[in-house]
Amino acid sequence: MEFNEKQIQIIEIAEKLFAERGFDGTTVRDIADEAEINVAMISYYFGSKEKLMEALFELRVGSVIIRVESLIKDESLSPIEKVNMLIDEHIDRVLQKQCFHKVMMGVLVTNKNPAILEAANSIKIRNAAIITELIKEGQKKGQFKKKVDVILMINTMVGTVSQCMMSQQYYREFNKQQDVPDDEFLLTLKRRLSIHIKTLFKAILTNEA
Amino acid sequence: MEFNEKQIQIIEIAEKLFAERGFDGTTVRDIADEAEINVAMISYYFGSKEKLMEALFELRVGSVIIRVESLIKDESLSPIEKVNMLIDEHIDRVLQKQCFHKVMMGVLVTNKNPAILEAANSIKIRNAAIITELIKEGQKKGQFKKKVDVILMINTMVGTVSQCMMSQQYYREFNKQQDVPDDEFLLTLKRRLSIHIKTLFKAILTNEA
DNA sequence: ACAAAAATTAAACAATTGTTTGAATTAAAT
DNA sequence: ATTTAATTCAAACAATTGTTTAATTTTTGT
Repeated sequence: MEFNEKQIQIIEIAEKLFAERGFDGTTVRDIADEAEINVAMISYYFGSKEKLMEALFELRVGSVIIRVESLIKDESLSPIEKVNMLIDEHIDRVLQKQCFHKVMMGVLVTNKNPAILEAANSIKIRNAAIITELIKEGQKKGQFKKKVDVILMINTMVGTVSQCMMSQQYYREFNKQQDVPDDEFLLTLKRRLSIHIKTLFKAILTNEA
Repeated sequence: MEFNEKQIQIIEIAEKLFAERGFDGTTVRDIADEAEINVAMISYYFGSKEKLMEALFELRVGSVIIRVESLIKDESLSPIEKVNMLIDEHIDRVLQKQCFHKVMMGVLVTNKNPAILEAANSIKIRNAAIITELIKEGQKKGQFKKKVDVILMINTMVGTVSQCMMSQQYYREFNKQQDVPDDEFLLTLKRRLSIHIKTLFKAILTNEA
């Protein structure tokens, strides 16, 4: 489905509120007030609150896949370089769309709407498949260890990034960076997170004594 | 506060439902039905749905701290041994009380009730303080690297375990362990998680070329 | 300028929400 | 056995929920 400006505006405000208060904690009137529209417009444009949630996923999920697909096929990159790029890709994706990922976390714990749960899970499965492929490639080339638990690795990447996103205020205070501007702090966080996870992955993947 | 049997039964059923459906997604009638009590009993025993949630945290949070405190002071253990024990401690705690940790995750994303948010955060901060202490000890003894981002480390531990808990069904299918009994699979998961995170921590903490 | 379509609105809808009531039942105390 | 307190219950409560209605305004196409 294609969304017009007004619809996207509503979706993005709903996204923000769903992230802050959860799906059930957000009323259609909350959304209408924040978006400065009439309550009926939500049913008018989306059919229902539930369908509005589905529209949010439709809007956000589409853009994910393409960039990653082409990455794998690139022959000029070594397996570890690809893995590293995938890590940065993931960090960027989550930290650029923090609200959406909070919403997605909420969906993954409270498994209510099967259609949305399916959408959220498909992202996860695709991720797993891609990384698995990548690691096999590295193993064939003798650059990676033979025994690697891919799922645990992915869980570490996803979990670490999620955890950092959720507790970034705390991280900021701990590092005494309250005075630096938001976007600058975000860059610092990304950079450190990137190095951190790459170090972890290297330790798991690479052959050493 | 002290809870009697009936209260604990209600709390634990509420815990399960809050974990599955979220706080706002669970009605007091859902809880009453599942617990086979009258709806009014919830107000009677706890005052309100909100207070029931607070009671859940009161019941669960209390037991956490003591065991860890004594661990740090133990002179017979090396820093890395202590860190490893802390990792196992955390894995056990989360996987033994999965529902509660799902509830806590929900609280941490949708920051509504300040009292509960405070309770959840205090656990995190205490954790951070303890591990920081431990690492400083290891650094003094020359066993750990000088530059270590403790918060990122903790986020990796907490995030990885949370992620594993949330997606354990998927992990089970991926490893074709659907036929093994629940508790046996849980043991396998714990063991692998333990090794996994310890490996990660070792890579971050230990000095190498 | 006019007619058709789309967008917007206030009001109403029935259903569900958390909570309270006041009577009935059970348990404990004297 | 009688009184008192604690527990349980069905029913009612007002407030809030998502959704629909029907009228009105705005936009679009001709």
